Amino acid sequence: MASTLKDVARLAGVSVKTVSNVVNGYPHVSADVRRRVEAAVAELGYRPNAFARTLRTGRVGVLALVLPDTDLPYADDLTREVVHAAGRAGYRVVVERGPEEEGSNSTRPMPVDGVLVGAPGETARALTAAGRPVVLIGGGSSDGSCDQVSVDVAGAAEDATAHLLRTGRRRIAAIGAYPSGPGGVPRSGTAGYHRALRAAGVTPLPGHLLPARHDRRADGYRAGRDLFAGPDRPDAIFCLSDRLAIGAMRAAFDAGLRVPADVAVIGVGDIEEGRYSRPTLSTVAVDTRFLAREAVARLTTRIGQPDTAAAEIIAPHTVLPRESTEVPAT
Amino acid sequence: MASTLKDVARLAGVSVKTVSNVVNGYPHVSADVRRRVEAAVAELGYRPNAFARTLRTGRVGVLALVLPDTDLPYADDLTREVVHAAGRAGYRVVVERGPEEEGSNSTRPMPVDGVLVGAPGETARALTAAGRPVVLIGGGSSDGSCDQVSVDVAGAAEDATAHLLRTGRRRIAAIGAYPSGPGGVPRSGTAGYHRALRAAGVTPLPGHLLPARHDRRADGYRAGRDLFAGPDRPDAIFCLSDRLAIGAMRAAFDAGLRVPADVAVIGVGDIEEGRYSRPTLSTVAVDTRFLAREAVARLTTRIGQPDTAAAEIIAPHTVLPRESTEVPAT
DNA sequence: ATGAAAGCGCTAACAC
DNA sequence: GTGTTAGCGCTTTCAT
Repeated sequence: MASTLKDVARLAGVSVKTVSNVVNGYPHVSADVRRRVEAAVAELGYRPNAFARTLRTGRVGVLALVLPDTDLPYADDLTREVVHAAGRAGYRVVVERGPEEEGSNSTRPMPVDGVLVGAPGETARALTAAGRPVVLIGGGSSDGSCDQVSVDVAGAAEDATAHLLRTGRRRIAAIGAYPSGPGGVPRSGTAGYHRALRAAGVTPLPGHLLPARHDRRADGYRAGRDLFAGPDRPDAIFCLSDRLAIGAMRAAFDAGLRVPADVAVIGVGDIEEGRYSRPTLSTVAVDTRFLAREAVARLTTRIGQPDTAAAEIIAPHTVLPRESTEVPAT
Repeated sequence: MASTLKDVARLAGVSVKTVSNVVNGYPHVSADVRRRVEAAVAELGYRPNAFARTLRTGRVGVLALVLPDTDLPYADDLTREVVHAAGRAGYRVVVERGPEEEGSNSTRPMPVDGVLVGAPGETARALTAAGRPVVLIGGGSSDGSCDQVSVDVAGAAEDATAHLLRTGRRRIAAIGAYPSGPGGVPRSGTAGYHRALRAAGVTPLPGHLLPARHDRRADGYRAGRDLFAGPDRPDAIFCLSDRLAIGAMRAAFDAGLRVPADVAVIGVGDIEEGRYSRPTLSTVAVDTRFLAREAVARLTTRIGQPDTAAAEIIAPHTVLPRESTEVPAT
């Protein structure tokens, strides 16, 4: 069917090794031979067999990006940037999503050269177990043992909350703020929210800290509805993701409230949707490109040199004020 | 490093072949041997090497899904469903997006068992060229030669336009309607739009058919802005995708218009965003699950039996009226 | 029912 | 510079 190194070698009248050398850009090949080989390659439409190569070298050319189905507001951006950054380094990316989609994934973890762990859990553990180099990306659970490129979630939450305070809000609720995360780890988002309130001398009201199971508009909607139906109606809501915020805004409208006049809303992630929503959504933008590039760089380095010292890098974030947190005209 | 068949064989005191048989569920193995082998497998944590197997069998266990960067309103849904359907059939999916992202993708097309072509173009051609089984999914360019599971784009456009007509609109513009598609093929969406207008005895106004380069909110915004700035302001807009529609709606607001009072808007795709936008977005929902399941079924069949007769299947769609096309209160 | 041995296409030693 | 050769881990005749 497909032609092999041997076919090319025969056609070019050289040995297999020489063809291999040419294909892999090995320098010590005479110009003449190189041309002959390249001609043969072109004529036969030869393409190297990735599997044979991998079998031989043990290198796969693939990185895994493990992402949660939930709780990562900037997941799509991050994926795009990781794929891009990995591509530039000669790697393909397989994205393993969420907690165990039944089927082939769990049955046979795809062989990879390294793993970017954006979410702890079974999938990550399975891939990691094989002894592959790992870089923690985005998430919070810092073992300190391996490379980590993280978002300062607490800082982002603090800045968002501070922004709300600065625009004169005081009854500030939070959505998506687990008391503790999936792994029992306290969600740093909550910490930042509290820190900002404390710094401003504001006491959070009971029932103003609402969990959200997933990063979905519907979850934000539910939480918002409960908030507006409750006794202490907030005048602002900090949402741990833009999608939650979109849901919360709709809950506000359905409750007959105006945004931002009656209640201000801010999210995290800077998804494009928020630039087109009504009102446009204030948010905390995370530098996903930075995240992706650094993480891929660390990982590829570690694949080459497994004994590199572990580093911890923090990606920058920025508050982006838009209509949803504007100070109402007096 | 990782243990191999040979290791297992030695530990179990049998031959390599026997272990292979057990691992692959070959029936003719005595119960006693089977148990011994399974114990050894468990003890060594043996996992078959996918590359060696592929090298030997020529089967990869991977399907490619080629998607355009543009013009596919339901791409995300479709991807999810395809991954799911493929997983149930024992296949992994690599998603190849858009026209040539430079880098590894184009350099070395990933080896796959079959290709789902959602977008014609270089990527698709490269994968197809290798002689792999192909199923056309969603798109319109029917060669008639290979399996095809399509969306009746023309029908969807016609139904959407008819819906607008039914709510009393007459000056109906369309966004995303190329005069001809990327491959020079006439876009059937335009055909459906015209068909509906003609059936209602309405003549489309010049300048009411706007192209959109990509399926992006920004493209919808631009087109909408041009439309509202032009001489013949439409009282309704049919958009070939929900994202375009979202952009068009914002253009309307920025132009000081109300939706649906001044202008009605309908999209295609039923993305979740449209259920939370203000106003909620009317749309044509495509049964992506159906699309995905049928396409994967056809493809896996064809991988097993290359000589199956080509079939053409049409996925159903439904108009979902929401606020953006409501009849204004008189 | 099980074993022995021959490769799948490629790369890496090692010769020349 | 270039050719020879020995496997990488697995499946698959062909024996037994």
